[in-house]
Amino acid sequence: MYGSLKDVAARAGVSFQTASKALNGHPRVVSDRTRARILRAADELGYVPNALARGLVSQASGTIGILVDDFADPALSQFVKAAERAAGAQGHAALIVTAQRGSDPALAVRKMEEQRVGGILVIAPSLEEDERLGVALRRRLPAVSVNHVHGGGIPLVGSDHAATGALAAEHLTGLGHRRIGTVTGLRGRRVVRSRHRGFRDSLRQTGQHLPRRLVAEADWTSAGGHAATHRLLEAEPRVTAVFVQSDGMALGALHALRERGRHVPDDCSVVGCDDLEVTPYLWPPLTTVHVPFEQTGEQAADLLLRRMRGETTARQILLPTHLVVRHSTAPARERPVPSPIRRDKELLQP
Amino acid sequence: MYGSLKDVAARAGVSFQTASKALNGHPRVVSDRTRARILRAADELGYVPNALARGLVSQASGTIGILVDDFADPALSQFVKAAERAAGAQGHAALIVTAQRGSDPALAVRKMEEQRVGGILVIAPSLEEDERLGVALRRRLPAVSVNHVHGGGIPLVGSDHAATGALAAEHLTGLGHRRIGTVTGLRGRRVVRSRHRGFRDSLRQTGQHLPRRLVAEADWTSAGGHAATHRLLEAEPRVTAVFVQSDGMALGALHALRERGRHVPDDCSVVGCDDLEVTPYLWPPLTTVHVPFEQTGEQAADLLLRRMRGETTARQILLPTHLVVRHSTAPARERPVPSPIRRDKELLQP
DNA sequence: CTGAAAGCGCTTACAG
DNA sequence: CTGAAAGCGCTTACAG
Repeated sequence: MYGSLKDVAARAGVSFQTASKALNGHPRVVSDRTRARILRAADELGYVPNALARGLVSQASGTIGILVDDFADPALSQFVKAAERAAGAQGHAALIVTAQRGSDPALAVRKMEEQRVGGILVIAPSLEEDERLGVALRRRLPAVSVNHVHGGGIPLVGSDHAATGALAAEHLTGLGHRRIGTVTGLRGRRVVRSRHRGFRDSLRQTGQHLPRRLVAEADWTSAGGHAATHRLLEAEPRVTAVFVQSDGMALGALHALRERGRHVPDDCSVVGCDDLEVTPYLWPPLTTVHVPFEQTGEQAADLLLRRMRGETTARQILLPTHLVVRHSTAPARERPVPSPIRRDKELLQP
Repeated sequence: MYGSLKDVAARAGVSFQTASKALNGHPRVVSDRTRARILRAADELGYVPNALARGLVSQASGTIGILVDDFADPALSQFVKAAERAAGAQGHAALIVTAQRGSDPALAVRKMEEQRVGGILVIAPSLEEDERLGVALRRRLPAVSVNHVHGGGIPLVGSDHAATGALAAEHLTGLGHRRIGTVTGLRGRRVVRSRHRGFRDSLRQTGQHLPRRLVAEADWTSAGGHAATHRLLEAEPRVTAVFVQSDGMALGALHALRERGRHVPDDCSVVGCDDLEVTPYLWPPLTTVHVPFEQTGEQAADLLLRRMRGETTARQILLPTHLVVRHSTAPARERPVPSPIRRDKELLQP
């Protein structure tokens, strides 16, 4: 179907080994005339070298593996996109395997090993605590992760989550807020705990304690953020500000606040996290902490490639985040009497 | 690093060919005792078969290629996710290559061919009119696409875009709207033209003509939808409803309507397209046409795998879409006097 | 049931 | 500068 080096060589009237050298551009090793003939033959034949055969002898497949848990997630898909591009720029194709929910992630690693990827990039926050994955990842190949990996030992490229949480807290306390709630992701996740720790510790520095009833857990979806915000306001209607750990959840939070008749930012400020493309177009435009997803994905791929070349590298790279102030935050106004809950229907149907 | 069949065979005291047979589970071909010994040896050695070597002899790499233009796009990432899963379920890994903006997509195809993927799945609407891609795709490998491919000849799995547009139009005219605008994607795209055609033709059936000033083009982003909606309302302030071709752009449209002091749905109805996870949590919850992205990705992968097996298959599969009515649409109320534009600041700053 | 041969398409020393 | 040998790790007939 593709023809082989032998076909090219035959057409050019040389041995297939010479054809190999000419095609691989070894500089002074084939005469210009012969090389030209070989190149032409390859072209006429539509020759496509076989990376499997090349990989077999050179012991390098020219691919990296990317292990993802869910790349329909807007943040993760940005990681993957940037990583694939960075790898491609260095001549590596990306073999992407998703770890199926409920199945052993070591199987995904194994699949990549069979394909002889040169290294593995992990983009799978939901598998942070999975011991099988940690063990499989430490076994043979160079690996780099954008999230924690069970048991450690895998270089990490990420952003400073604690600083991120602190940024949100400082902004809100700076605006005079003293009763601040938060909607977190699943507490099992490191990102979640780190962002929360930064947030909580920063509040503490201004003398604020964060009681349990001001913390609501959600699952990173808009639906989850919506439900959690309702729970939060149920438990403490007097909150004047909410820090939501992702913009997707924040979208649900804004929705819940509206359902409760709370005007943002007048009656309640909201700070998100991530800064997606849509974030400036939420209503009101959301103040959020910008997370450099693309840069992270790119640097993670670069780090992996360097490790594959045997270079010694940093064991951790933390990229800075920064606050983007838009219109969902405003100075605190004490508002002791919470409005009653208005139902969807009443609000929406004319 | 991985050990080879020879290592396993040596440890089990058999020839490597016998080890191969045992490991590949050929049923009656190796005695149970020998097989058990071989399996144990492989296990103890941590043997991982080399898919490159296997692929070289069996002429099948066990991978499919997925050519994507942008999988940070929420719709496309759902396609990819579902396709990867479907392929994985049938024992195929996914080699994902993104066509870099501005570079020849035939290079991406070539890269996949070098890796000897068994077939190519195309998820790249921005390359619909790229002749180089069409030519490259028709050259050798089985291919399936979720969007049009230049020059035709590639089986398509998609949804009925014209019906999608019609669904939106019928809903809006059924509510009594007679001055309906639309925000489309880039007019070069087939999806865009098909959705538009269905929309326009359906309007026509109720005697409505769609003048040029009621059509605004955008680039599929929230930012684009936002700007296009402003242009639309500038050109014709009396519109009572807008059909937006994607939920991402609709988010921007809702924003623009708010900036103009238009209440949705009382002063203007909005219908979106796609039905993403966040869509029910927009404000107001967006009426939209549900597009079966995951199902499309899955069926596309299945179709490709069947073609790779040499089966004759349908040349086109169009999955149905359906309207999901939420709260952004309401019966038309004539409102001849448009409100003045209010600026961000006035609306948002207390 | 087991083994030895041939060959998949390459690259990399090694001769000439 | 060009060619012939060896070998990467497998699978698939073919013998025994």
